[in-house]
Amino acid sequence: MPELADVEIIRQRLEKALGGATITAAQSNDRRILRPQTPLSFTRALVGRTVEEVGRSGKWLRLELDDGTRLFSHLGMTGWWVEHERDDPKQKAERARIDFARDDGRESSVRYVDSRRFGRLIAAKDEIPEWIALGPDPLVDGIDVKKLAVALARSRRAVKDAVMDQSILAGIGNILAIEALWHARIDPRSSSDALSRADVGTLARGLKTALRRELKARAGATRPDEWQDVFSVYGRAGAPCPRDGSPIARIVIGGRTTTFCRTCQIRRS
DNA sequence: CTCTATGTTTAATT
DNA sequence: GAATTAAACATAGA
Repeated sequence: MPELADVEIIRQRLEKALGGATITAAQSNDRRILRPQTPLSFTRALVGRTVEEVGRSGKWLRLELDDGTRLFSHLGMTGWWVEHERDDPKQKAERARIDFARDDGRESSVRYVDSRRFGRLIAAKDEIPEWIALGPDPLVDGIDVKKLAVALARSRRAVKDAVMDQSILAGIGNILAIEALWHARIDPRSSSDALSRADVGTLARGLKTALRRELKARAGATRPDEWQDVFSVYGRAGAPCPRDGSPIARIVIGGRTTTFCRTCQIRRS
């Protein structure tokens, strides 16, 4: 589920659930998700701490604790944080749990569920390299068209590949990139450095439009799969383009499935 | 059985 | 070196 909008929704929920709460227990036995930590160091870093802030940059979540410890969470492909009662049984594909108490004494917990286990959970005192390497976040920092143009001009990769580069813009995933390029009427295979300044402006607007739609669609979702009819071209290979009716094409760019309209999305070069 | 999947990292190749 | 491309990771669902 993790596109930028999903991670932001989860951030908001975690903030509400955990902000100001004290961690009473923290457990995970999944060394793949915890790497390079051990289950014991994970527990020791968190128990007794109070959550001061839940932040996000791109697809990374960052919980800031009262002793300066930070818990970084990446959801990978199938990760999801779910609120539960403290005594609720272990969920299917539950990989970690954090139990907490509030001032009023009420206790509950959040569970990290991740079937494919591509996600990460890292408790550290310092920022991690993955977080530091992130470019500006479209929601936190906005999109600076000038800076984006400079970054895109530096590469001859396909523009879709470039906008998904987390150091250029943090949080743009396959779906957002596909949808934004459709909105902008730009062929995803276009060379990144072939876009005009106007193209970059249009692309930035396309990203905002796609992001806005995604946020709206996800706001009410409670499960990882509540999202279908909100996309214009993603997952719609062979279906008519909503703009001109041509069949949506399906190709592979950078190893990722890409759908686009061959007639209204124009190739720059 | 085969194919696909919202993401990222690493190995191999050009 | 840089830049691309393919493979790998692990699991579920169609």
